[in-house]
Amino acid sequence: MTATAAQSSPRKRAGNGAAPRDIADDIGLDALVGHAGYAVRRFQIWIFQDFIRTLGDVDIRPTQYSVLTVIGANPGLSQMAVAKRLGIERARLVHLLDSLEQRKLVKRVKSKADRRSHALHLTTQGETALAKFKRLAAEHERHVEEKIGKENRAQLLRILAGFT
Amino acid sequence: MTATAAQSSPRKRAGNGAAPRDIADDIGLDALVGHAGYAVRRFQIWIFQDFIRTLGDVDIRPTQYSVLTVIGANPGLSQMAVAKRLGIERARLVHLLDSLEQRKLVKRVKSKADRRSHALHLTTQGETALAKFKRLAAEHERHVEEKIGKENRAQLLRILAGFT
DNA sequence: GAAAGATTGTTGTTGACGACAACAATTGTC
DNA sequence: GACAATTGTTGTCGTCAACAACAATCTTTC
Repeated sequence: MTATAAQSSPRKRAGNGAAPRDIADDIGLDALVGHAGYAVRRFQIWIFQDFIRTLGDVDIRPTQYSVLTVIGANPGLSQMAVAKRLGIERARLVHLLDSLEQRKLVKRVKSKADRRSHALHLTTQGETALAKFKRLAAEHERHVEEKIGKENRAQLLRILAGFT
Repeated sequence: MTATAAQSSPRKRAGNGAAPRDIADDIGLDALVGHAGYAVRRFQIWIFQDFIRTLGDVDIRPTQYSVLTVIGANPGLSQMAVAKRLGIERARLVHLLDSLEQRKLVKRVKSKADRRSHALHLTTQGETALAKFKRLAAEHERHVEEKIGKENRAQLLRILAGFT
């Protein structure tokens, strides 16, 4: 849905039942413009779609990528720690890890120190795979740069740095 | 969440074997930082939660608000036009409108020009309600300003203007 | 003017995702 | 040792995007 991003032509329309034909592609959002949440939502949908498409060959979704990245950077973390850090529920992480473990990318090692928890590690296969994922993710980031501009992307990261 | 500050307690943690320990609350995201998608996702979650909370009394969610706003600004639109403009599936819009129509905020008028489509209008009750929603939404926007700063919010809107 | 094709609203299914609740096993605390 | 808290797990519920299929209705084409 690459919106044509046409500039708003001042089209004021009184919508009665008479043939709203021409405006189908040029609806004024009016009040919606100026809402940060709406812009962010649309942008986030675009970004995720591009990420999913760019990492489509390896079948890795954004959440899976974030889990792999955190585990790769901090081997031995418990599920609780990973969930808390990424802001996802531990109940949800269970399924994510089930999938990743089934694909032999991650292994759950029973922790000796705390026999309730699992220490999470990448498999050797998982490490080489993650390296490839990171290359594809970098390609995705280049798409973002092409979309909004290099400086704007940097600005964005700076503004939202507090949320990571 | 909102662990902006280092609330680190000098707690000891059971790391096993390999490297890291005592990192439960201070996990390095490393590669995740620098990914626009991750920051945007976290920010979008925060924004929606604040929106839902701020408009909690009137029980209006972001998507519902966007639908009402578009219909209010462009009365007589068809469901297809609204769906396309907001980037939501027409199948999904059906349920959204069912809910809004049940609450007497929106009415589907059978279009005479095209008997397949419905012309969407706000009810008088819907218009007064939307006015209140807009006031609350403005309050929500102020929360965003407090969170990221007034200039940063303006920057954000400017950067993401192409997605609205 | 009738057949073929496209569009609109609708219903349904699937899967990812967040929020909660309950549970067994284990740990920590008193 | 009794009791509370934590960890992983299972389950349910609701939101949301992506499809597929369908009837009714337009549009196109011969």
